[in-house]
Amino acid sequence: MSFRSVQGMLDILPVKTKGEYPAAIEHWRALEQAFVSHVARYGFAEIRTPLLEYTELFSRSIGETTDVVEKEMYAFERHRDHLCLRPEGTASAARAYVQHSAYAQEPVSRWYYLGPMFRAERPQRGRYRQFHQAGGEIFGDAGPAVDAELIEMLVSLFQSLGIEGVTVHLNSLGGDASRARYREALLAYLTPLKSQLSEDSQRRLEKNPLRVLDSKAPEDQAALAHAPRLGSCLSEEDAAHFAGVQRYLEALGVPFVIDPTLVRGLDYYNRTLFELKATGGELGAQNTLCGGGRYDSMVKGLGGPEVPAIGFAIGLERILLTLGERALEAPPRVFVAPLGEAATARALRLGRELRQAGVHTDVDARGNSLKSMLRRASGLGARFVLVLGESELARGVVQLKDFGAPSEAQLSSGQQRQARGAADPRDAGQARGAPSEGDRGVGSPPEVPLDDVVHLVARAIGAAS
RNA sequence: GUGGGUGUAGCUCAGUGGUAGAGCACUGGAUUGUGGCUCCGGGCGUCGUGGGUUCAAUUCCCAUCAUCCACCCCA
Repeated sequence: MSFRSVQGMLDILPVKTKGEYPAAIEHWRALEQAFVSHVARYGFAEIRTPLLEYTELFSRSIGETTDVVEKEMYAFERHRDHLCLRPEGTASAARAYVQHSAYAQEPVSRWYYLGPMFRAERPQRGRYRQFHQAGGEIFGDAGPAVDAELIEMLVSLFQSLGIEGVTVHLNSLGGDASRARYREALLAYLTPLKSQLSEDSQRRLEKNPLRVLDSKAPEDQAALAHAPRLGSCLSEEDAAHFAGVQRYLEALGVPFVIDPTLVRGLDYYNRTLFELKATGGELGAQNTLCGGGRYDSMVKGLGGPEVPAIGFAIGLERILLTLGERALEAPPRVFVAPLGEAATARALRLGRELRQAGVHTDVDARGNSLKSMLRRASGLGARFVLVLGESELARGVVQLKDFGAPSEAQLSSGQQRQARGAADPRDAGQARGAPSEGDRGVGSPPEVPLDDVVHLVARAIGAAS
């Protein structure tokens, strides 16, 4: 054992890797493409920002006393610069928005991004030190309609991905003034009860009292029984905004639950706050698939004008864990099985021609037995197999075998053999009479001229896909 | 950062104080060159690492590292 990847940072390869998520690279690409094509329909355009930012960007926006900033950032000093690997995407997006004066170029900006984030937490199921988010931000629209539209977009994204049992949790923190007022009220209520709180919550009380609300400790929940409600501290405008979000969601037919304990751990949020949680057990404790909310004062806080904003981030590893081994549609492919050196040389040329015709082609030039090659073709899920041996080569033909559509390949072989035997009465008789003939006598060994095969296969593949 | 579990074949895991096994996968054959099923054969291991106890340690003890789960926090 010489080297391994850094703790909590996983490789993504074409084959299944060790570690919890069952995702090979094709799963990632399928997910990313699904995300991109979905949000593009809602007018989102991609941004790409650096992985390194000045540390202060995050301490200022996320909050000095949050866990993310206090202990989870990969921060270092390079010459005089304090830099860190980005722990999330929203601050970078807002920074870029201000830096490039996007507000002066378009009234509303809808941006999405896709990429790795870094947090030095203890890894566990659904939580990694390098993890991947697909996120989006809308700058310049104060809502509440856009809030509902955004949530609807996420719900329909999950639907289109085939993820069942996702619930939308919704809350409102109110604007900065409302939130400060509530913080005081909660503090006044909880301080006398401090000794009854869990150790963690006693610490939270000093640093970020709102976080006591979503504590899992039973003693905390007991102490909170008669705590003031966040909703009662909302200003008139805040309450109207929150009601608007709910009204639009109802109009869209998007189900949601109001969760007064939903507060989230980043300081920049205000007003609308939401999470999409999985209800299945695949994710263990990390069941938040997507989180987001408004951050109406961040742009100004970063030196820009007063521009309202709302955003979200999806944890891609968690999506992949939830999807599990769900089958992806593989593109139809052709497998070329040559026998002998001369045939292999011809097969390589054939492969080039097929690829030039746009067909996904494997040429098996290992020199293994035909049986081995056919097994491999079957395992790869090839749609067509071209067998090219000495005799075919001499006659200028190639055997074209149709291994059937992918769905047929999923059937158990027994069923297929029965189905095939029933379809072709010669099969049974042939097998008994001349077993040494094998499959060669079955049906017509479909041979096609070498010169036509590329054309034929390309057309068949085109029709199949 | 705190608590617990697990490290044995490529993968999933059994197992024993006398230097190791199964299933899957891979591969060869049963069919001179014809897949999926079946049957027969084959290779594969620093038993995580270091130390200790012992005639002998993969097994017992200690340490260490890795990994997983949970707390915390978040996507």
